[in-house]
Amino acid sequence: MAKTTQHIPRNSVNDLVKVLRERIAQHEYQPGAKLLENDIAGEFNVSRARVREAFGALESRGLIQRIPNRGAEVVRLNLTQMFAIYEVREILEGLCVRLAVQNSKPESWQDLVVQFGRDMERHVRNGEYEEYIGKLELVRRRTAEAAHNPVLAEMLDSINDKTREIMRRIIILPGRAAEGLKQHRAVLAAMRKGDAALAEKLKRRNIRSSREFLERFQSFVL
Amino acid sequence: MAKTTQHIPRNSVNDLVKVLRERIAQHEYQPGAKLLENDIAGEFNVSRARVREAFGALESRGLIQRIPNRGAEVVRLNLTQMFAIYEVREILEGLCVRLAVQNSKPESWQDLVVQFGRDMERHVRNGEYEEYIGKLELVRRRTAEAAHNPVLAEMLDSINDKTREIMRRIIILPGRAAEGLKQHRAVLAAMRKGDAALAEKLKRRNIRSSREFLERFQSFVL
DNA sequence: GGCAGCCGTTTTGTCGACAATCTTGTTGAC
DNA sequence: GTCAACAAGATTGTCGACAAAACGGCTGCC
Repeated sequence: MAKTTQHIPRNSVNDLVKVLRERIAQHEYQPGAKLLENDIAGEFNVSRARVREAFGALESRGLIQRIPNRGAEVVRLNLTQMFAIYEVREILEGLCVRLAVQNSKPESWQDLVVQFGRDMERHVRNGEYEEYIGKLELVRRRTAEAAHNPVLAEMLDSINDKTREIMRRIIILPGRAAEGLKQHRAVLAAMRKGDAALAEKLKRRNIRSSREFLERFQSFVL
Repeated sequence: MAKTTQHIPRNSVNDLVKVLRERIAQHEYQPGAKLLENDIAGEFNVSRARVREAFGALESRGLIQRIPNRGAEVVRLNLTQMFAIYEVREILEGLCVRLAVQNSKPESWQDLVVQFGRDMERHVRNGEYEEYIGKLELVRRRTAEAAHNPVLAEMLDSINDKTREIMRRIIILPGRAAEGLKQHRAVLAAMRKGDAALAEKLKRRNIRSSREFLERFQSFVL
């Protein structure tokens, strides 16, 4: 009877949340920036009530911080907090890869293996990072889908919102893209073989490696 | 200058969220129950605007589901979704225990080892589950604190909100409390020895075991 | 009896207004 | 010149009102 159409709420507040999330994630609103209810309400031609409701969601997602009577500002992450995220990220991404392998046929990763072939090497060598970042995003999506675990996907999304821009800056670090590409190829190879445990191990190693670059070049990234 | 007093926002909306969270977590509002803005606003003597803002937070926490023009209801989890949570829970709790051990002295767990001694065995044998559940909650808090990772703590809290009541029902299942106690003692013993890797392994085994009970007795629990 | 359509009621969506609080700029005393 | 007190403006907190949509019961038709 109750048709379980999992309608994504087409609430206008949800749209608002989506846009603001995106802006915060890509540092269009910089960390520490103050978010004025009036400005946002004006820009989107909505009342402050809707903006405030959106802020409620943003706050509980950990993207903004609100202080009573003093407004909302984009959360600013220091190195310690970033490391805390990486600790969690490592195991979550590992789990995600493992589940993805367990839940799908090895052949299904073939196209990704190909896309991370010689062409990608050339792109990275030439510093054409947008291509690389785009493919990484694709792998991320495909893996999360295949893992077939909405709770995990949601958590990874949340982490992604907070680290996306930082990741971009890490990728540009000297030597990082080349090393990262090697690691991603290794992970994909394991996935292609259907070796879930190995893929998980390699993925975790990949995240740890990324973390080390962050640690080493923190002053350039944060 | 900017004293970084991390004031927990004393916003009344946040209080509202806390109360509603708690009610949902302990099934005072049953899964699937409809949440009327007017009723809640009336009960707390606040306007609907504040209730709506709280709903925004609750929704992005995954505790309620809102459908445009049709209101909000408490999320109802089926077995599949519960398993998805358990997959994540297993690795997160494992990580939490590992970090807790790594970040603190082995002696610091002594009091918990004691509290899970003979007395607790007797309690469980006599079906005095409240004592047991209370101690489990204590271990949970202490471990999360010691892990020293706010991101992880937040995720575990979120999971806890969604599974607390189910956990209670699992504990009451025939044989579960006794088996669970044995497992918790093993985990604590490893923590007391300072063996982080072992503690993590045992904790994960513990969660898997709990999951199996859920699977076996799903009709009684869900 | 069953069902489609209508209508009043309930509930949600949205908004603007007002009060409380904070911020900023100015004045004036020392 | 420095600092405190004050005042004006800006920003957030809260509320009630109105519009739009969904719900529920009733009527009347077949």
